[in-house]
Amino acid sequence: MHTENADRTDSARTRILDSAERIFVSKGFSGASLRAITSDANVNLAAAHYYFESKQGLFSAVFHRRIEPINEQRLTNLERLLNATGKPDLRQILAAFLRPVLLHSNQGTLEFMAQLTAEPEELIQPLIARGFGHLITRFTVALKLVFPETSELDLNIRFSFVVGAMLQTIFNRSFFMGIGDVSKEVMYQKLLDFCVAGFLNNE
Amino acid sequence: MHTENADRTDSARTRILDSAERIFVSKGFSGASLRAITSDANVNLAAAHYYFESKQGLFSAVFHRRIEPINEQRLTNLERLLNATGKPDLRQILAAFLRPVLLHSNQGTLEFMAQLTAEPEELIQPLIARGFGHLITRFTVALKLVFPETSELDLNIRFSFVVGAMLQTIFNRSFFMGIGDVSKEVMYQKLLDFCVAGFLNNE
DNA sequence: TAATAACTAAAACGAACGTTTGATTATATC
DNA sequence: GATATAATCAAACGTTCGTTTTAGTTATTA
Repeated sequence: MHTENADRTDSARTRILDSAERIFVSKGFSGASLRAITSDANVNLAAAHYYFESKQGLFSAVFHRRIEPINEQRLTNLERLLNATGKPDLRQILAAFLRPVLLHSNQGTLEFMAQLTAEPEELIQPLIARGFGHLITRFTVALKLVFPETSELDLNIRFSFVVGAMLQTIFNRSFFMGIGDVSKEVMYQKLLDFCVAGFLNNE
Repeated sequence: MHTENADRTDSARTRILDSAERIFVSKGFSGASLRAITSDANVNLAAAHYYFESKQGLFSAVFHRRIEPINEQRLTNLERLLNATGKPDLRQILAAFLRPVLLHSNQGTLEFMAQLTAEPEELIQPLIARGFGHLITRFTVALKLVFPETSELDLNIRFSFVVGAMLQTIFNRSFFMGIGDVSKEVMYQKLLDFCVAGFLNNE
């Protein structure tokens, strides 16, 4: 059974998820083969289908394992913020959004999030809608409290810049060779400074 | 020969490039098949190898056709700027970088640039190094003129935020459904405002 | 007109892909 | 210990992939 005797099963299942995550990140969905994944995980090729039914199902499982805890953390941060203070602070809101990713996520999660944005629309669209829709709505509402006179469209646009700068920080690929030996904390602070200042620009 | 009788050849070559660009964008390098590309371009499968030798060669050709004109434009903008004024303005520098992409590029170019960042490292690294290395160096030097007291590392980090926000603007995928019917000019202005303010943050 | 280059067409190559099947081993329950 | 179920395995399915080959057609040049 699946709930009992969890040791061997879960370790095989988990190994598949771990390998899939790493190979999806480095090769993309199309470029990652189930043979490479299962071979890396030291399980039989058929095990991938046994546990996840299909390659898409495996990708979806990798997605939810990583994204859901982060977004729950983000929402928890935001709730605490809104309950504690009357009018929330912009920096605190952006920190609630950025902190779980930049400071409390392991490297695999970060790279997977960045890779996500590059997958074909038909693959990620349903995942994004399910995994991020509620989150974006809640943060937009919170931002509206800080900028009551600013249109929601405007807030969404600026928020998308924040997301872009965050993803670039996560990605940190070939463009900028110079960056690399900077600590997570420093990058987080610089990103937060940049986004807060950018968000406030012409208020 | 290749230089003469250019009509039929160039149109076939160009049609392959056009189809390849669109399919690379929507499916990624691995997900795009030469059969889908050549079929879409109404040429024989072998024509792709005849003109570009390999799938990688085709991808490289698509890359250079789109990226080089943009980066030449960026450098021209920057040169004009540095020759005209003594101490350049931050907004002007960032505009020199962002304007060719946001305002003077067609949709295909934008989507291809965004897709680029998501391809496997081994595929794009040599292309990026050849196509962007010089550009980044020149802009970093220019930024150093504006912020002589700021470390190059710091400037590179903030510049990477700019690139991230720009790419997110180009991408504009599933995250933010609300954005979409905003004109290029408006998005460009908002992005520039955001980046200038973010860049200045704690100076 | 003959020769050469540019290009197209169709077929096939071996390799790799996602997926399925059927048998086998391990584990738990009675 | 027998039985049922979960887990794993090797092997094969049909399909698609990038690439090559071979033959044929069209256009240019001499």
